[in-house]
Amino acid sequence: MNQYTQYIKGCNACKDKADIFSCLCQTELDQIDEKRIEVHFKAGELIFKQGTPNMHFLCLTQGKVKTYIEGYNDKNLILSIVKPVEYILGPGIYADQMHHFSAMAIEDSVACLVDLVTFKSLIRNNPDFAEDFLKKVSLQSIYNYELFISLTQKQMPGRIADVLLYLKDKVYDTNPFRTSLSRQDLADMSGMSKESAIRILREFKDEGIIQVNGNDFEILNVDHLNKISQTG
Amino acid sequence: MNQYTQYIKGCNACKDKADIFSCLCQTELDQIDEKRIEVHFKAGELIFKQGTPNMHFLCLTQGKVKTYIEGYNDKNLILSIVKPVEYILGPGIYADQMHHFSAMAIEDSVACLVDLVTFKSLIRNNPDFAEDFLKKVSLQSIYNYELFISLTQKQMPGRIADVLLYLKDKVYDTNPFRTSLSRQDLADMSGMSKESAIRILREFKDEGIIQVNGNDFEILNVDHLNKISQTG
DNA sequence: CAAAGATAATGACATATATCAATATATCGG
DNA sequence: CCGATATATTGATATATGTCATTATCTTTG
Repeated sequence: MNQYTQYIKGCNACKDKADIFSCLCQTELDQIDEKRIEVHFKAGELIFKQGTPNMHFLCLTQGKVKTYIEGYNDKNLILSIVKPVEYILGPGIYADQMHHFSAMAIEDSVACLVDLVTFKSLIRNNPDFAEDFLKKVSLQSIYNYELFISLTQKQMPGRIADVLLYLKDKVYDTNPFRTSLSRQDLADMSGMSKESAIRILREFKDEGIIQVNGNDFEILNVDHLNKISQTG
Repeated sequence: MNQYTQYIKGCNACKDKADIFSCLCQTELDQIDEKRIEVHFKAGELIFKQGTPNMHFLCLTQGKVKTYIEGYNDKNLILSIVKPVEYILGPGIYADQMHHFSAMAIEDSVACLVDLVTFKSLIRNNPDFAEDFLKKVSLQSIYNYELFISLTQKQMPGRIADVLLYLKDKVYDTNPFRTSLSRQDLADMSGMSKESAIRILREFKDEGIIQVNGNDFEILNVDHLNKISQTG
């Protein structure tokens, strides 16, 4: 689907591709459609920054986006890689109206922005949508708990294994996959220095668990990688 | 307030002490009141366990509870210390109906259990309550992000500082405070071994930042502790 | 009150991981 | 196509943190 058809069909195009709008009726979709602003981001461009006011909810329709917390000493922690069609909204919406993490396009991306007044009124008036939203938030929360365990209780090989399995299963959905994430990004996903990330990748390569060539990855032994993830 | 008045007044007693029920009308409160089961837990008793079905929402009316993820090698990560009147409910409610963390009383505690059908119907029928709940969930989520940064980007002194400040500001609300948490618990809150936690506490004591005597803590130099928290 | 068990504290040591410095490789603008 | 710049890789070294063993202290209970 090219940009033109995307423009023509608006939210209905996304409704077909995503579950997040499935419980909205046509009137409600039209309501969003009317308000939405479509924005194109180039790879590497910041979409929103931690600490700035959060005035819109954002729906990613093309490309890929990393969300990350900016910590101390210029170190980031990547929370998730978002792919279309999925919305990106932080906890600030119902708390302090601020962004608590940053979002950056890692590929050329297209996102739709809708003001929060519209979003919140949908939540208030459509209990099914509210429940669906709560489900999304909950799944995100469950994933965060897994991330907690991975980051705090596993050693580096286990954490890199988790990142590779996440990319295979949740982001690219294919086994040989090419990523636009840098080694620094992989390090920021696993809470270690980029040098350490590189070293572990090399070890996995030497042991025949994965094949790496620049940004092309192939997991040769999924079972072994799962075991490394399990044993920490 | 003793147990007897607690029993007599039911949910209305809690309404006065907690913000979480403030947007429920009397009919709705009565609805909960009718369904609720009051349970007493002794210190050290498990309230619910990670991996078991999540069939109720739980409201803590007396005592203190730790929620924690059970990770690998019998290592736990404490997520929060809950005090009354606050509910304890996990993301499983709107996802897979399972508990994703465990809850244990760290003091003698009293909790009310209400089936999720009742809870969910309140969320569906009262948008104010839904928004309030979303706000609670959001604040929890924001705290989790801070926890991520503390646990993954700070060294041990910074993490122990965060734990001490958390106990002072969020749990006990007093400066000299006595805790029922063991050293192992403090270690599980800061993602380190209990030996390391003990060592850092001793360093803080030697430097005159805190006074420790068994389970009695006093933060003598809050500014310094804040600085340690900041610099990692 | 004494014995037993749990919890806390301390020291010696092993090791996982970060840091720093040097080199290699890829990427991009002219 | 080439120099410039960013990214990736590798090795040597420093350091933060965990593990293990030992002793001390507190708590419980008969």
